[in-house]
Amino acid sequence: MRRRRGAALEDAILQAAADELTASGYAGLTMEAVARRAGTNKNAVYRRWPGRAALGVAAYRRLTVAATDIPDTGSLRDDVLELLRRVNRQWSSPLGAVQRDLFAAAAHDPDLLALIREGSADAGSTLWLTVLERAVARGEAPAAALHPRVATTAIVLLRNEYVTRGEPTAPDEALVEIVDEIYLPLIRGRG
Amino acid sequence: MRRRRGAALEDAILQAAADELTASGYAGLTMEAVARRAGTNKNAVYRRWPGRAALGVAAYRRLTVAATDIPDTGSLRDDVLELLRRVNRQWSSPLGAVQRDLFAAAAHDPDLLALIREGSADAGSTLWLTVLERAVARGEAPAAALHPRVATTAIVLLRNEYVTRGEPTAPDEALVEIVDEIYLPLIRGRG
DNA sequence: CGCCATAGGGTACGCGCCGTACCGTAAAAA
DNA sequence: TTTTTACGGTACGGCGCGTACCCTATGGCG
Repeated sequence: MRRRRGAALEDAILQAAADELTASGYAGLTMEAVARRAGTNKNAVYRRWPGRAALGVAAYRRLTVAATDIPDTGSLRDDVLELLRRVNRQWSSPLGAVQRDLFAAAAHDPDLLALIREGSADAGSTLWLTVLERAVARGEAPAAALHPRVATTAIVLLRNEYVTRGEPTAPDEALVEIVDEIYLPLIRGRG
Repeated sequence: MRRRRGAALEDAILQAAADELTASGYAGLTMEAVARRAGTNKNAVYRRWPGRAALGVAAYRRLTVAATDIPDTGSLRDDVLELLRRVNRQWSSPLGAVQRDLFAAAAHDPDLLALIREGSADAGSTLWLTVLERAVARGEAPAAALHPRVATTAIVLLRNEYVTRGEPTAPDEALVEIVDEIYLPLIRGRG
């Protein structure tokens, strides 16, 4: 029988881990289950990843697809809403559950946290700053609004929606409210 | 030998669980460890709490002390900063780590989430709304700012500080920034 | 082409914790 | 005092961890 090695095996393990993640969530991502599903044994897994957290991140990164295009509708409100809706869609998906699990698991694992963040929708503030900059250029927002903490406030509030409500998805009204009651007034207030 | 029963035993178990929490965090809170520490066996523990999550919440509630007095310095900025600093102090303590662990564990346990929230610093928006109302009464803030989502924005942003930075405590500058760059401008923008 | 270091496969181990079950007995209730 | 309740003690099967061992297919190298 053909025995897989190197990259081929690594790929198979990662695929198995990704499958396990989508099927049973992060809780189901056990070294044993992954090895089983990959048709190999824990040995091969442990040779590559020191533990389930590392494997989880690797598998998550395989699942995640970076959507880097920045909306440019000509309206700050629409741009922000579009970004929020995208993130909400992603966080509502099974993938989002996985991501939240990973975040939770990273609470006591700093380098794990770093790994997750650079692959997350709100990775840097650059994306949000870009949207804001365009609004400033259009005269829609004051230049004083160009502040990382200001720019990312909307997404931070959305994240909070997930943390505090236990629901798997945030209603669109919440997104609209965040934009209309918080984000835009905030921008306005910085003039 | 004296055999404890009822409330006495329940108390001993809860104390043991609380000790275990402060000593080893939520990760160390195993049914076996608690039973061991309480000088009893898992039997008595399982009779009272269905699992470690429930026991964790119960033990946490024993540790937490409700500080319900609302600051009233005569200045919205000072009131908000004081509230943030209080919460930051609490979240920075070992108790805060426990709380965050519980929150993370509650991601897939809705009723557990509810239990945690009603004992948390940002339990309801009432506390924050009260502070805002006083500011409105003083003419410091527009009445249009009286919105639950607006009122709690500061604490939500602080929570985010904990989630995204991996550090066990938030620097005071972050708190000041949240207030001066976000919260107050937001209030201002709603006029 | 054949040798051999490398890395995968198979298996087993001790550990810790889970959740449950059973039994004898102390303590409270009747 | 008798009865009922609930605690203490113990054991179980199950699972996942992380490690260690041996055997063997594989691919590179001489």
